[in-house]
Amino acid sequence: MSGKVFALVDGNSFYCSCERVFQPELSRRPVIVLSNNDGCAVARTPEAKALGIKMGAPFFQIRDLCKREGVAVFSSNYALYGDMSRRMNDIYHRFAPEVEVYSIDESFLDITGIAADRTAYGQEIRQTVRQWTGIPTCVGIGPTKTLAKLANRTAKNVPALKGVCDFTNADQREALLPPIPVGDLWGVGKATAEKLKANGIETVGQLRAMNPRHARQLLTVVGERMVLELNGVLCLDLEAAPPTRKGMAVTRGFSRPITTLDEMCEAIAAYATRIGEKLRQHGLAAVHGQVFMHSSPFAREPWIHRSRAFAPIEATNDTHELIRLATRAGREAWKDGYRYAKAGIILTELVAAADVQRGLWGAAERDHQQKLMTALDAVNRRYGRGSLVPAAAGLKRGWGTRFEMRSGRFSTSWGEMPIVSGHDGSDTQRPQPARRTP
DNA sequence: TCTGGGGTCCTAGGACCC
DNA sequence: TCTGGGGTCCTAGGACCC
Repeated sequence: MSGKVFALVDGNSFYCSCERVFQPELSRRPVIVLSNNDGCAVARTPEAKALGIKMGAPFFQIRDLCKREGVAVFSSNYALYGDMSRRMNDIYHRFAPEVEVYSIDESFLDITGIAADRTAYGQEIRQTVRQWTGIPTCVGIGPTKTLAKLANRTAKNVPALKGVCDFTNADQREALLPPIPVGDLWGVGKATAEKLKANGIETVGQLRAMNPRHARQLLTVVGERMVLELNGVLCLDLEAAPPTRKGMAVTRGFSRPITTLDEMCEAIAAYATRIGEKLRQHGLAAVHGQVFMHSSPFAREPWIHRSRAFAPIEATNDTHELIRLATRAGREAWKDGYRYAKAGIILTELVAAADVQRGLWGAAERDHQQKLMTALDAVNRRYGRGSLVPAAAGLKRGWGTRFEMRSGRFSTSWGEMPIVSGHDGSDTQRPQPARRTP
């Protein structure tokens, strides 16, 4: 065994739970949250799963079912989910010295040597998070991340565990782990599961017993690491400090097809604006990127996918420069006569903005632009993203992403905060759904 | 009519170099 | 008869994750 102890805490049906926190009357109703553009279901409560709503189900296919069964349907509200996630992580830091934020609803805690009774400690974490944020969670504990992940999944699936499963406990581990289907393991997707099945391996117990060298031959180092981690050998350590990122992207489907170059340029400029914000937020600058656009892979119409690379003379995070480069690449990539369903900007090489190699000329101009960007970001932080946008990014945005069922930004916007009156909260008023003022 | 977005890691293969 | 070998870097594509 590794000598370390990790706990993986994750929010149950996280996006749905966030909605329920602010609308408690939803607690007994099935709830789902949709992806961008209200495209498909990406979060479902157990009640919604029981109705047969699958992960990734296109909304237009389940719309009738939702209506019939009284499912509460929401567009994604990232302002809300991101804020709830931050609150949960603040709490985790009270329980562990090192926390790795793995995703918006999952964090690994290093709880090595902290508690003698780990199950009780896990329960304490759950109760605190529940009480302080309203979000229900499950906790999985193990000597490696892979085992903690598996324990977390088991905590979810075995009600008798009451939300905490400890795979550092040999009795619990040997009773519950071996029969788990190998496809449920972290890192085993469809292709790997089929490969393993062809080799006679269908359960986690069988995979754990595999010779690591054999696993490497079959599944590269990734498979070898899985086998070792299942046996308590640490291969993936906690990463408390997020590593510098390698790439960045803003890609989005349109709410209706785009057929004119003007609109395409508007969309690309809007995405360039957003990626500029993201770059500055992370203190990064782009060295190399590309623009792409394609038609719908679902529609029965001619398929087209076009892309063009771009590179600034020196690394940049300036919105106007990014718009100039990206729209130029977009014009080069554009081909008339198609119905484009999606476009995006992908930056493949980033550097720290502070390290950018400066050219000899144009220092005054750069300085001016930098001040302008700082002011732009300040305004948008103060008044909400999109309050101040470059004209090129468009104001009408007929192609803009749909969020027709979005709840309020209850926890991050004064204007949308829920108002409670009375003694028992029974007449809690809800504000109007978020609406962007032009 | 309507099917998400944003990441990571790994490998193979080609180009290039000495 | 007989035409090296090993290293690095880059890119594309596959697989996986939430």
